[in-house]
Amino acid sequence: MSELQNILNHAEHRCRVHGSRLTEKRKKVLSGLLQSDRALSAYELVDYCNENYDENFAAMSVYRILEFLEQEQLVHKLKLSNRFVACVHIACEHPHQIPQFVVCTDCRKVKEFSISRSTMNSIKRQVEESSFHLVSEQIEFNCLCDSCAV
Amino acid sequence: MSELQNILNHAEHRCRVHGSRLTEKRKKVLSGLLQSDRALSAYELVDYCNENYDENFAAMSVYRILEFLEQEQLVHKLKLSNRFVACVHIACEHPHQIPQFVVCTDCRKVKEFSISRSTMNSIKRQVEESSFHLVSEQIEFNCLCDSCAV
DNA sequence: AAATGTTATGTTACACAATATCATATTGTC
DNA sequence: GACAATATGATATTGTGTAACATAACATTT
Repeated sequence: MSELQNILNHAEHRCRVHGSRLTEKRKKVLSGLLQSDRALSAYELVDYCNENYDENFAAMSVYRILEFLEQEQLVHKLKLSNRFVACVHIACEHPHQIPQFVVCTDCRKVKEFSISRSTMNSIKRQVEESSFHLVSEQIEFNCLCDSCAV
Repeated sequence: MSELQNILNHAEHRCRVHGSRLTEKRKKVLSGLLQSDRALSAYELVDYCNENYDENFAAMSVYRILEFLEQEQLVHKLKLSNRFVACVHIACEHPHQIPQFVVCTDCRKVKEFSISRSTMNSIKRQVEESSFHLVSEQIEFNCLCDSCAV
């Protein structure tokens, strides 16, 4: 079984457990993201689906599907660039963490990673000192990847 | 002299030093931001200017003006929300730092602050460990302000 | 199987964000 | 004043995202 198939199976199982359905269209959108190492915009996914499958994907549908996949934590939305990436932990068993991302502003390559708990706590403390309260620990860093940095 | 006037004078002086000009329109857009404690979108600024000044501000112009003000570091663009805020350091003498922001996702209030050097270094190190290189230290945190947190 | 409620998708229209392009006006320098 | 450089006007176009309503697919009960 291919790695992609394996991940899709995990995803499907997770949805079933939650009482939701990973339909064919949703599966195809998710596949598109899984096969890309870069973050894709909704409209890029529309194009991807229309090119690779003999079906019509309306932009509206893709937006809805992405919203669904996000709720199921199968996909994350990068808020700095309004693009989407598949979660790297779909086939893992361990509980899901709050995602942090490094994003190459040049080639758009994305890596999901985690800032250490202690650094995160320092950040949190300094934010609180400004009389604000952190709502989400998702942080996105504008970076260059190794290849683009040369 | 009003505090606003004082800041505008500093801004004008800074432009002159850079060989650029803080025109009347630019001054008005900047004033709009200086008088708001919330981040404003380009189109909100268009409305603000058209309501408060007896002149016509086209969206196109406001975008160009914002771009200019950003270059002069008089204004920062919040990339998470595509909104703009006046820099808090216009009238300061000390060299300008890379801005970090806490943004209330509810009322859009914004505060410019600075993460400590040591925390920033930790972040930087952890990013490098993922084979990426930080391009910008500007970070925006999704927060709730004290008033909205209740 | 028929009826019903729920979820998923189709379709169209629209609002908002941002940029491209070319024309015109204003300013600074010689 | 003539010229170059900069700033603004005006219009069109592209991209992103959502609202609203219609239809289709599925699940459950009877």
